[in-house]
Amino acid sequence: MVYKTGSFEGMKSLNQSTILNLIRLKGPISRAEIAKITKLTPPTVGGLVNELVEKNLIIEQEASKSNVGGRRPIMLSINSSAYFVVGVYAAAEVIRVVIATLDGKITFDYVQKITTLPTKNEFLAMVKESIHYVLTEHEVDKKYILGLGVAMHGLVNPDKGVAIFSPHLQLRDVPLKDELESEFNIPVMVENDVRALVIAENWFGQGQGVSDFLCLSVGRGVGSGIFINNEVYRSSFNTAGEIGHTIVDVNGPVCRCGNRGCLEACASETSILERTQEAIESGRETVLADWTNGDKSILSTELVFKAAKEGDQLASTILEDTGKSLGIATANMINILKPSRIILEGQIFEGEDNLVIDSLQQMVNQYILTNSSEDIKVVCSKLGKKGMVLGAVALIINKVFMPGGVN
Amino acid sequence: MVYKTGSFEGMKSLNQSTILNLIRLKGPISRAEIAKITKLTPPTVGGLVNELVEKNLIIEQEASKSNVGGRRPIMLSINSSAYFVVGVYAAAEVIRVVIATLDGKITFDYVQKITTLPTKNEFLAMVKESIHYVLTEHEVDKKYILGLGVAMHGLVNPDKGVAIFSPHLQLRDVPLKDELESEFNIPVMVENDVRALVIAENWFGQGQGVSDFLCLSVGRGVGSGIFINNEVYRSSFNTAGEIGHTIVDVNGPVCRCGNRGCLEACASETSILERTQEAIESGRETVLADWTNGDKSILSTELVFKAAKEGDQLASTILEDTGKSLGIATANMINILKPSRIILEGQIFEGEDNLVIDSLQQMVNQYILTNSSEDIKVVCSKLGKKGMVLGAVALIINKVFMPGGVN
DNA sequence: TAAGTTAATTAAACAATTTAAATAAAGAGT
DNA sequence: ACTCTTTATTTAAATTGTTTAATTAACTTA
Repeated sequence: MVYKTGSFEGMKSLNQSTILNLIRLKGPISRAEIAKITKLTPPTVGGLVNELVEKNLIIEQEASKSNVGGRRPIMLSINSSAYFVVGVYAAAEVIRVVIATLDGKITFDYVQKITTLPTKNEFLAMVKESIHYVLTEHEVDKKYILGLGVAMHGLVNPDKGVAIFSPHLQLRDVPLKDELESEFNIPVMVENDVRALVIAENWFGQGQGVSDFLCLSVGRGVGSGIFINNEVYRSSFNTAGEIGHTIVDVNGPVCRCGNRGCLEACASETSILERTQEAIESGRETVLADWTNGDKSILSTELVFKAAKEGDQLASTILEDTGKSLGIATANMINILKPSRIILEGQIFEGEDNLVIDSLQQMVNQYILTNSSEDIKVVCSKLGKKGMVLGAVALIINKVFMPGGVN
Repeated sequence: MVYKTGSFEGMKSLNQSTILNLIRLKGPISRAEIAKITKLTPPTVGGLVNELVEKNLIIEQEASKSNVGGRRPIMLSINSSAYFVVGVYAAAEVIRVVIATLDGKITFDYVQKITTLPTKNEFLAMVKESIHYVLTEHEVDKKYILGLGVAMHGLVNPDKGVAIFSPHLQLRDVPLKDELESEFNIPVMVENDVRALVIAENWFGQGQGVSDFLCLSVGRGVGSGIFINNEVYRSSFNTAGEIGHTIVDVNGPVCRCGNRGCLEACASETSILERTQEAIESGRETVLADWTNGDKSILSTELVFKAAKEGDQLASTILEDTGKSLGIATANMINILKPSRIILEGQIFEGEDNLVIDSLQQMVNQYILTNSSEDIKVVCSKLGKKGMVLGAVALIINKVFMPGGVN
């Protein structure tokens, strides 16, 4: 156990990061205003701000005009484009590398496809190669790169920076942090993809200014990320958020984990496709039978959505059932954690008049126990496909804005 | 939003509380050892320790004998009995007031029964009267009382110290903190009973040294308390932990909240009694029919347990079903939060070879998704009936040991 | 009894804050 | 244009609580 102690350095770091965050959230803002809000004294604020200006992290703007009287304040803002961050998303089929500024704007974007299952070393080589490519193309002096964030699916140990187990790539114990730090000499942080997404939502998405929210991520599987008390919750095992294996129907279908009625078995993209295929094969009437015409490789969730849009009864039922399952699990999670927002992420939540979202929302409304003062909103992520890689970026930015992040 | 800043006072408070906690956890311990562990310098430790000695919060013990050589260290320990804390538990049927020392030892214990539903003012008067009685009987100078903690069932706002809604007493907006502070001139903290229990488990019970654990509390209803990242989680609505209304069986019995299959409808004491009574009335064979002989007021959970012990099939089934429901809900909560411990509290978890616990444990084993390194234990609370009132006590003690708690 | 060790305290230096005062730069009134 | 008032920022000195370095205390061992 580490015992947290206070020192002059710590006190200064804390104050400086508080000021930096205040400028980010309320900027442009003057030194005097910062002093008023933080209750730090003007000389303290002045000194710390001047250091930040010297580091080029903030810029002094033209004095704002015409106050009631008195000297005009010098307005301060974050100098977003002075530094850069590298974000890497290692998914099942692609490696995506981006360069972004401190406000999360992506200035360079590169996607590399993974075609065959790589060995650990092949995978590391691919990642390094992609990053090298991006760094060469973008031409930034390394001293302006504040860090390199990696978002990776599967089980990750962020303290050690190791991808413990990645089911889709079938890799174990990939020491990403060590490998990439020695290769690029830039600070590296590694995190699970859904948890990285949570940080991205908090910085750039639907989780801005929200102290407690959940991300429900549906793809091949179903996962969730937990943001409470203004930070990501991991648990001591780094495995928190396994909503995919909570039970929504004790007598439901068998899941790949062996149990019956897991959410993932009722509501993943995989489950949607399996249930659809099964129905087609059992001869149920549906336009999807004609569309796929016996070739199940054509079947996709998009197609199921399209069928439902055109009034296909089977497709509608499958999507509604999916939404119901997700809704029950989400309601359970809401009742336990009482966050103020749920953010839905994944292809199946895209598009207008979405049957899955509608029945999910309906179940949540029905099953959560609230009193009048509780306002819990279900919304869709707006980060789209860039969510995870923005999470990798946010990982570093988050660190920069924490106490000690700019020393 | 409050912006957290560092100051000299804050730095000192932090170091002093770190030292105080270290003495509590590792004491008897010397100044030199504290300096080594905390990485604070000997003069810093010396100064802060001497202040604590002056305040009588810690005591210097006889120097421990014979080291390898060199001056013998002066051992420091918490002076538990120098100060006192008042704990109040306001339940459905009783008000319990205790006085305890800093190590959680109860030195005076008083229980007042609530016989009729009181009005808000009557309730406040009863509480005040009970506390007055205890303070008079115990004869402690008020300056040695560090605070007064109140654990109350229902919805509580701990920031304002108001009991927003107490279903069993049918009271709303009881301003306990304001009323008791002006009556006794002692700092008052108010908290929900289950969350107070969580703090008690962390200080004196099965949650000692555990950073993430859950308390599952079963009585008339079913509730849970969440301890994560080394603190109680409340959510911004102060209503986190409503496991009682998570769904364990979509087609289950109707709950008082209106939905079907809530845990509380399947597994509270009330539910056990209702299901038993129903079975008796429908003429099922059971010794309970003879024992109660038509008088359902005699029926109790103890009786159901006794029947099961004697081999009664109905009683066994009811208890096992109860355990199964609790197990499914607990497994769901575990999968979401991945705590390292679950603490069971309530009368139905007492006694050896407990059928409820056995089937709960079995369900948890079956349904939680773990990898080899995850060790999640289900244990029973050992605090017994004193759990909640110890929580009220722990509320204050917890504050005393936090930075700024001893200024 | 001297030498070596470890613990605790004292003295001086230092870092970063606060208070108090000074300076800078505007607008308003005359 | 000049002074007065007001507000923002900076400078100077005081203060707090830390750290480093040196000192004193108290014990064990040879």
